[in-house]
Amino acid sequence: MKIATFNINGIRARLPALTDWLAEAAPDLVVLQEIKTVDEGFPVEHFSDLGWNVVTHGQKSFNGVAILSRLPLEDVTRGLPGDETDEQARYIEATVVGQVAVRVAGLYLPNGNPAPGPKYDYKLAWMERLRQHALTLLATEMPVVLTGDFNVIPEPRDAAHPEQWVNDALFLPESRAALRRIEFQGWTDAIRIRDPYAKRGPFTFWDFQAGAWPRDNGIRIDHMLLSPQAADRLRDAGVDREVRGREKPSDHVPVWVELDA
DNA sequence: ATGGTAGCCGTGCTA
Repeated sequence: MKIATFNINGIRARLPALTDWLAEAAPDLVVLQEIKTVDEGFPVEHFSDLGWNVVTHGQKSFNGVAILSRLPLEDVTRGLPGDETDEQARYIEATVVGQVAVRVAGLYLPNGNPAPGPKYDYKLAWMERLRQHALTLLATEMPVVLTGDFNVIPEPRDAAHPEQWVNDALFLPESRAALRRIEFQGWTDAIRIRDPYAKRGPFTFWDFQAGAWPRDNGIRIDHMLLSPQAADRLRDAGVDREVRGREKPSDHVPVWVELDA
């Protein structure tokens, strides 16, 4: 089973680019971030006509997550537990049953800039809620894929120019420690372990500004965390870097894993 | 130090 994550930065603006990538990459399931629309604005029919099951958790203008799946999605839950007052649409979870049942969690972690400030406080509080919920996911002892735009650069080698990020919410020590705290629960970073001694990257995001893509000034912030039961089934993982160079691209590119599941 | 780009029921905000 091929499972992917793709921050598409606006579903309507990205419809051609996403449709093309789906056809050639042929994932079984993809979690989307930054759909930037309410549920009613998501072009469900476009995708159902192409054979996708669609579940969304949208919000007007900002944020919003969704899952497209070839197989039916079961037990769909929307929103990250732990704060009933949180109105930002950043989390969705569902089960897909192939050879075995796999729980897939799609997330769009808060950016947190500027830091310090209320947005950074929200990011860290959200990460603490994620840490708590990740424990309950591990306790199911299912294969779980916890994936999406984490908005955290794990290490200096995950940025082309780490010195440019030292005061940024994506790279501050507290952000990195919070991600590490979750990973150390027992999650496997599927892209990192594919090339554990990589000197740089692979990057998953290049800013639209300042010629970041032609200069390859990228960062790795889209991650695939696997529970032990999912990691045991890991066959391959990758980043579809070339998607960034196409017409009307997102600023992120797809990241994927293939599981024996 | 600045400004550069992209998307959105938008002319400012978020990233």
